[in-house]
Amino acid sequence: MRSVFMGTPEFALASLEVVARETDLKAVYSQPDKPRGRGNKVSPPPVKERAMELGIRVLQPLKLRDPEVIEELRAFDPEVIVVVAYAKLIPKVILDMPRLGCINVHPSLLPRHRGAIPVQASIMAGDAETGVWTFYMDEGYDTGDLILCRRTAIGPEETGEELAARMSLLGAEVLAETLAELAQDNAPRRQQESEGACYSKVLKKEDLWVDWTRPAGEVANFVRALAHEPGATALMGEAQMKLGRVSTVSGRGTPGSVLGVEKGQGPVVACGEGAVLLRQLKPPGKGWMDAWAYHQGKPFAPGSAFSPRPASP
RNA sequence: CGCGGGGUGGAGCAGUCCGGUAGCUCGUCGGGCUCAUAACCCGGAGGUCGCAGGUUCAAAUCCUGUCCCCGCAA
Repeated sequence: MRSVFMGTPEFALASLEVVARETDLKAVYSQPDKPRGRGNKVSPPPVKERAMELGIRVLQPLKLRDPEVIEELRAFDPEVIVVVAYAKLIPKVILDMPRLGCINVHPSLLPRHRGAIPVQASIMAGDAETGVWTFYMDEGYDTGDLILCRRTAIGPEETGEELAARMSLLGAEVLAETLAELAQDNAPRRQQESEGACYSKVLKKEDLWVDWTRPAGEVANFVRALAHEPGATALMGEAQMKLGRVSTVSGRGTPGSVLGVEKGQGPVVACGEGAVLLRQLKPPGKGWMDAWAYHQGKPFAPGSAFSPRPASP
């Protein structure tokens, strides 16, 4: 089965390997190298790096719509195109190209959490269960006909990063099954309902601020969904810090205020309802550290508090 | 050459501007108090202050170079 893979971030690596192993992978499409990180160094996306290690041809067109790009793709004559977190819209002309269709791996229980950040959205919503679907891409946003699904429970304190890592592997498994079924022309196809659908949008920087006036449970879900990347942000005086691991605890006070410091753990911060225990944080210019360790060097002063909202950074 | 922060006993920090016996909190080890304790008291171990040069009677501190880590912006 001739195939083409499209993907960009780390999340897509496990799937890339499945496609490379199970099919006749002709080419890999990934986003162009971009200057990023410290010093503005240009670095390739993870999928490109892995594809090159596997000895597969990599293309990084700026726009899939360009006629030359489309002709180039057509020349590979793919029977299936697998798309995992490619981060670009696939034009209809490409969707119609492969005989078996364009297959996407989506880490949520569709139609729930369609959109850009399904993994984080699931945790933020407080879902106890999530899963991965493969589906036939259509012109809508994650609205295509469903193929196969695998479910998994979300741990009570599992972070977005941890869940994403698991979902990446689970997705690769479902993809392997899906490809096997497709090869035998045996894959299920079920229309995706739109009832119960919800979408998640890419988070902007201002969306990362912790809202201490929310109930403790919501605050905790928000923080762990975003841990450790990109990280929920909270402002303590001048210091803008990222929050890592948190637990909900009992307590009451002005939202954002530090009620006390648990020995060996970290500060207890009041929320709109209840409180959360901060166990891990990232001060400006530093890496992740235990909140208790931070407290040794820069003690949480009695009466100190996190700003209720993005004051004026 | 995008902007900025930082590398000081096991952990987190102060000290650097204005050179002069290395300090704080925690941990750790030993002892004491206690029915008991992660609490309290007493005592101890542990650091060539990232690395290499330079200035100086004297460098964590000033100068030069170098390696590594991190935040922002993209």
